[in-house]
Amino acid sequence: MGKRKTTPLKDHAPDGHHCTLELKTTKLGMVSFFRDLKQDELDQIVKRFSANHYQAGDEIYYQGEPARYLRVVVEGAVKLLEYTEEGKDVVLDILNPGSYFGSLKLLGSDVYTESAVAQSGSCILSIGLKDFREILQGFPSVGIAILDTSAEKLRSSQEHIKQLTTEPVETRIANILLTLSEKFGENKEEGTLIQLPFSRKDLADMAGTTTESASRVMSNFQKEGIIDTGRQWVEVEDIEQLKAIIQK
Amino acid sequence: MGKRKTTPLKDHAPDGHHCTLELKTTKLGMVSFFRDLKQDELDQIVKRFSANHYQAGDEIYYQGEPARYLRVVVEGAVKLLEYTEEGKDVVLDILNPGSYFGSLKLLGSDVYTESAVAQSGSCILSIGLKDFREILQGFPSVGIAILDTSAEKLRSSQEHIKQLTTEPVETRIANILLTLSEKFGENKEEGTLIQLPFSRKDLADMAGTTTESASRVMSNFQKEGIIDTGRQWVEVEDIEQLKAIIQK
DNA sequence: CGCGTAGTTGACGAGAGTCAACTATAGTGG
DNA sequence: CCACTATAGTTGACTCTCGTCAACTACGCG
Repeated sequence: MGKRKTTPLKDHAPDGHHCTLELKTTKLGMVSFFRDLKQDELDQIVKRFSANHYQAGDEIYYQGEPARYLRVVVEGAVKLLEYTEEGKDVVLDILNPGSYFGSLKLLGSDVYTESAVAQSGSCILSIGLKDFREILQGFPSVGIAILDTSAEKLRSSQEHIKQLTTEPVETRIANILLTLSEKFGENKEEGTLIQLPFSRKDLADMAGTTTESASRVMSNFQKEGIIDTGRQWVEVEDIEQLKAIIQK
Repeated sequence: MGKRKTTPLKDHAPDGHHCTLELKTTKLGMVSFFRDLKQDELDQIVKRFSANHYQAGDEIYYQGEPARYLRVVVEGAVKLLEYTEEGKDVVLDILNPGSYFGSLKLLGSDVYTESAVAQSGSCILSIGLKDFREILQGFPSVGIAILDTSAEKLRSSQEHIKQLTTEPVETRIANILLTLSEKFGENKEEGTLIQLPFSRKDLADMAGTTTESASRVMSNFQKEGIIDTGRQWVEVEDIEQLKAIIQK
């Protein structure tokens, strides 16, 4: 156990032909607010989206830019974060395929209040807000579904607030590991590999702490056999123990 | 300066006849997502809401209850909070007239994830989710407007996260005082009185700190002439200095 | 194989939480 | 109207978690 230190992560091939039309359609159908549509309606909608590829680390948009698109993750992972004046980054979320991001401000104009960065090689669909508005008018059920989804986002954001004010660093990190392993986990013999390149700094920015503190917590987790970890990767080996830390 | 220690707050009369039909209509029209409607459309919608009065401290709903209503503050103030297992309360927001709260989960069933308490004597309108759904179908513009509003809520929730992870207690409290004085401020000769009964504990639960720390910060602010304060009330006397603390 | 960056570890200190004693205010009931 | 009490708020002393600074190690890429 824990002898291997080399990265077990797959390279998400970011080549241009990976994000096919079929993949686009399948994934859009997975987005919660398109779930109820019929196949031909979905096809109609897919056509209005355009696909883009990003390599790990690419900026998809930057806070302060005029917000003109709504986007959907088809493949890969997208990190939403705010850069503060003092150079402290705050990671708000890491999105998995099927999640939407960008702007929902259909009225008036707006700027992005956070930045979006591809965390791994990613395929992203985007749609202009005007077009999206037309979809909303054509398919009212989409509007109701999206309200639902955005209520869910608010919920998880509030959960985040609660954790920051009530839980110590160790618990917050345990929570993040659990969430990430659910979102990006890949079952291996020895445990659940989080199929996502992410550093101690990413983890720290998610937990609202420093790389050093994150590192200390991770070292302890490894000593206790809860995880195995190396450069930019983590494998959860004992989920029950993680949950126990969260509960206590 | 600061000789007076008795409460300067008005009693929000919570008598049953205070929240008139006119008031209801006016205030509903102020809710951002009904703003674009014509008068007769608004009248039609107002009829579907029912009004309730609450005294300061009354629970409007409790986390875990089945969520069946969408509500709007017509008068007074509503505190949204989560009670944690360890007895630490987390205040998510304090709403002023014109704000909505409750559930937007139109699909499937849901339970409230936070609790709502009247912070002062309040008049609240509620509508069943089924009825609201019908309104959405009848007036598509409402759906688009509400998407906008909920995006705004998400935004302010993310700002909250950012503050918790990057700002010290003093700055967070300064921010809260500034926000509250904008939402509930009443101009007086000596400054802006926050027309809202709220304790050190409320403030602490908003800032994610303890009553003792909140008290210390408030004492310093008073010494520096930034505020005047007493039991359950605060008056901001030097907004510029508050802003300076937030910036630095 | 070696350089650059990610990650680790230790020593130290500061901000904020805890515990406890105390003071001041508002609302009460005589 | 005043005294009494319950509760809000204050303040001090102490502690502890976590952030800071710094030196070091190790992995991965060219």
